[in-house]
Amino acid sequence: MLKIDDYAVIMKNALSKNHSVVLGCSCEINYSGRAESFLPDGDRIIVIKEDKTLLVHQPTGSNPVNYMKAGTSHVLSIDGDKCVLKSKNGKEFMEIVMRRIHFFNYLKMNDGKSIVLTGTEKDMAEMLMKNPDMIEPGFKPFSMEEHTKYGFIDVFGTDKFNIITVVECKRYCADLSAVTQLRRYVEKIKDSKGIENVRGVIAAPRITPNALKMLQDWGFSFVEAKPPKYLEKFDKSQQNLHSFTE
Amino acid sequence: MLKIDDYAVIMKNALSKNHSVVLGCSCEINYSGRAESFLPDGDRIIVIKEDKTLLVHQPTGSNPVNYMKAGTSHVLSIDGDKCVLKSKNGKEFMEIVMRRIHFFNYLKMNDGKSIVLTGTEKDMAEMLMKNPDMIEPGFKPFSMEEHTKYGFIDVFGTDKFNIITVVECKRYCADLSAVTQLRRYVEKIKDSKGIENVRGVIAAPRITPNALKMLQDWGFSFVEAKPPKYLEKFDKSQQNLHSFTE
DNA sequence: TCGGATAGGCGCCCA
DNA sequence: TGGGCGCTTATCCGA
Repeated sequence: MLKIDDYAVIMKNALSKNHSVVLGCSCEINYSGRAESFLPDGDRIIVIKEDKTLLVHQPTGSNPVNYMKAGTSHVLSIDGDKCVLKSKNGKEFMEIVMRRIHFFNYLKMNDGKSIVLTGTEKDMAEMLMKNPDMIEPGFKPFSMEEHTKYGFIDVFGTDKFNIITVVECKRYCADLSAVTQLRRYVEKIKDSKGIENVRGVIAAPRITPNALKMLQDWGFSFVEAKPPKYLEKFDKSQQNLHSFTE
Repeated sequence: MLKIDDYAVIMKNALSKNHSVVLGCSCEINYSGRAESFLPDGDRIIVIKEDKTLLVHQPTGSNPVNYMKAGTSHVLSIDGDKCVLKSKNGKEFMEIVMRRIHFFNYLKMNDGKSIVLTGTEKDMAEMLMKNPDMIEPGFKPFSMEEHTKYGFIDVFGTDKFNIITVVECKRYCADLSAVTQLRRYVEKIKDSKGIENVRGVIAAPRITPNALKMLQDWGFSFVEAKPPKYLEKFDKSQQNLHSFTE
C-alpha cells in the first residue's frame, strides 16, 4: 500500500512527462473563475490529460462535477497528510485537496485518430439539398456557394411559385428557439433583398406544439424529415452485435 | 502482467458489483443511436460509473469522444485475443473492441455530496430582484421566474412610468438568440395581457454588436450587469493558493 | 480573435 | 414523460 507521499512523487513525475493521469481519491474542491464552487469531501475519479485538461467525476452522471480546460498549469504539493493539486488557467483557479488516494495510474497515450460521425444536422441539410422534393414538390435549392454567402441558413431556395424559401433543419425536435431563429433568417433575407414575400420552413422529425403554433402564427410551415444515417453496415449487424439478453 | 482474459474476469466482477471502473486501453469503437460513429484504434481512457454511465476519453479535450448515458447495460466478452464491451440503452448501441488493456482499476465510490455553485444566471436574476436600481432607477420587480403564466421570464416588473418591463439575464455575452428570446417574451406578454406598451431589457456583462443593433431596432435596451460571486472567502485566498510561479 | 450555431449536447425544473 | 432552457457549456467553422 503506497502512502500519499509516494503517490505525490509518481504523480509529479507523470505530470512533468506529459502523461495522462487517472486516479481515484477522496477530495474536496474549490473552484473560482467564470463562476465559483465548493464541493465537500467525497470519492471522485480525476483525469488529467496530456493537454492538461482536468476532469473530476462523481460516481454518477455524464458531466464532470468540476473541470479545467486544456492548457491549465497543475502543481502538486503535500500539505501535512493531504495531497493538494493547485490548477490555474488565466483567471480560473482550482484547488483539489486529496485526503486519500485509492488508486493511481498514468499512461502515455498513442492516439492520432479522430471520430467519424454521421447523422448530424449538416448531413441532414445536405440530404435535403440533394433531394429537394423532400421539402416539397417543385422546391429548387440554390447552390451551396450562395448558401454560405447569406450566412448560416441551412437550406435556401425557391418554391414552385418561385418564392424565396428559407429552410431551417433540426435533427431532433424543433422547439420555440428554432422558430425564432427561422424568423430571424427570413427577416434578414427580406431586409437584404428588399423582398416582402419570403417563406419559412422548418424541417425536422417533429416539432413541439407551442413551436408549431408560433410557426403557423408567422405563416411558416413544417416539413417532417429525419437526419440520414450513412453507416448502414453497422446498422445491419446490430442484431448480431447485441444478441445478448438483457 | 495480467493477460486480457484476466482483466475481463475482474472487470466483469467489478461491473456486476456496481463498482466504478476505470481503464486505459487501445480500442476501436462503433456507435449507433441518435447518430452513428466509428473511431479507429487508439489509446483511450474508459470510465464506467456506478449508474452505468460510460465515458471514453481521448488524450485531449474536455468532452468524451464516445459515451453512453446512465442506465446503459454493459456486457463484456472475449473474442479471440480481443476484449469486447457491448453496451445498450434503448435504441442506442455501442461496441468497444479492446486490443490491449494498459491498466485497470475499480472502486466503490462513497460520495453523497453535491456541488455548491454561485455566479449563475439565477444568482444574477436574484441580485437584480433585490437591487432593482441596477436595472434602472424606479424599476419595481413583480416576481422572479414567471414559469407558469408567461413562460420562463427571468425578471419581470414595471419601470418608473409604470410600463411593464421584461428583463432577460445572460451571465456572459448576450447574442442574437438572447434578443429573439426577449422579443418572444415581450410579444407573449403583449398578447396575453392585451397591452401594446411592453418594454424589453437585456441584462448582461456585454452584448455582441449585431445583437445590440437588433435590440435597438426593436426598441429594447441593454443594461450592463455581471453575475454575483458569493464565495468571497476563497477569492481572498487566491494569491495564497496560487502563489506558485508558472 | 470574435461571432454565430450545433451538440449523439447534459441536467434541472416544472406542468 | 415532454417542454423549455441554462451551462464554468465545449466545439466547430467562417469572417
